[in-house]
Amino acid sequence: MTLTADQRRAAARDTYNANLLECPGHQVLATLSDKWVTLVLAALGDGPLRHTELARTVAGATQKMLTQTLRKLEREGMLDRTIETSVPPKVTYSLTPLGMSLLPVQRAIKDWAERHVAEIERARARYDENAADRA
Amino acid sequence: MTLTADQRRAAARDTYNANLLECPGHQVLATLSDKWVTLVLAALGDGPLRHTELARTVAGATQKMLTQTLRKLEREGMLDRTIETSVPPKVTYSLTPLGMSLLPVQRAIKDWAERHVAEIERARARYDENAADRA
DNA sequence: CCGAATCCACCTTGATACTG
DNA sequence: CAGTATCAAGGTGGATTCGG
Repeated sequence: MTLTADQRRAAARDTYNANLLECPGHQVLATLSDKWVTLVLAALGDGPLRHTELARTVAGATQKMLTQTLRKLEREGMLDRTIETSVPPKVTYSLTPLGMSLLPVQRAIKDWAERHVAEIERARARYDENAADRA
Repeated sequence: MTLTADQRRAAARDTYNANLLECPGHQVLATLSDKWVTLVLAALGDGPLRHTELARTVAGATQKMLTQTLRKLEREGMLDRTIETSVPPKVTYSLTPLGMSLLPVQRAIKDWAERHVAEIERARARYDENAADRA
C-alpha cells in the first residue's frame, strides 16, 4: 500500500519527536537555554548559597521559578541540596562537579555571542531595511 | 517613601527582563536551542540545499516552521537565500561564514552532552528513586 | 525560612487551506 | 516549487495563597 505525502510527513514527525526526547544534545540545550538556569549556575559558580541568598542574587525570579529551576538542576545532578533541620531551617545549594563542568560550555557560548553580536545586529538591520523596501 | 518587598521584586524583574532582551548570550542561546535551528544548521553544514531538499532532510518539520526558521536565520545573517526567478522557481539556502562559525559551538555542546549523558541519567534515576521513597 | 499548589493569561506550535 | 494566512490547542511563566 502506498502512503500519501501527508502520511509520510506525519510519520517522519512522530519518529523525529521520539528521537528528540532521547537526544542528549537537545536535552542539554534545553537545560542550558532555560531562562533561569544560566543565572543560577553563574551565581553558584562563585560558591554555595542559601535559598534566600539565591533569591536575592537572581533578583527577578519568582519564588516558583527559582524552586522549579533548583529542583530540575538537582534532579539532573548539577547541584546538591543540603538541609539543616534547625529552627529556622537552613538550606544550602552548591554545584556538583558535573554542574561545574557545564560552566566552560556556558562561557564558550557567551564568548561566541559577544564576538559576533555586532555582526548579527548589522545583519538584522540590513534585513529589516530591505523588508521596509518591499512594503 | 519605602517600597514593599513585592514592589522591589517586581522592579528587579522588570529591569532583569529588559536586560535579558539585550543580552547577547541569551539571544544566541535562544537561537541555538530552537527546535529546528539545530537541524537546519546541520543540514546546511554539508552544503547548500533547496527548499524542498531541506524539507526532506529536516523531515518532521511543518512547512510553516521550516520557513519561519529559515527567515529567522536569514535575518540574523546565518544563512543566505538566493532566488532564481524561473519556472518553476528555484530557491537555494546556504550558510554564511557567520552561520558556519556557529557549527563548532553546536558541536561543543553536543560533545559535552554525549560525554555526560550517562551521569545525568544516573542522577535522575537516583533522584526519582528517592522521590518514590518519600511517597 | 523554605516550599507546594492553584489559577490564569500568554505565546508558541501545528493543522489546514490557499496564492504566485 | 515556494510561501502565506488563519485558527485551535497545549505548554509555560507569573501572581497568589497556603503549609511545614
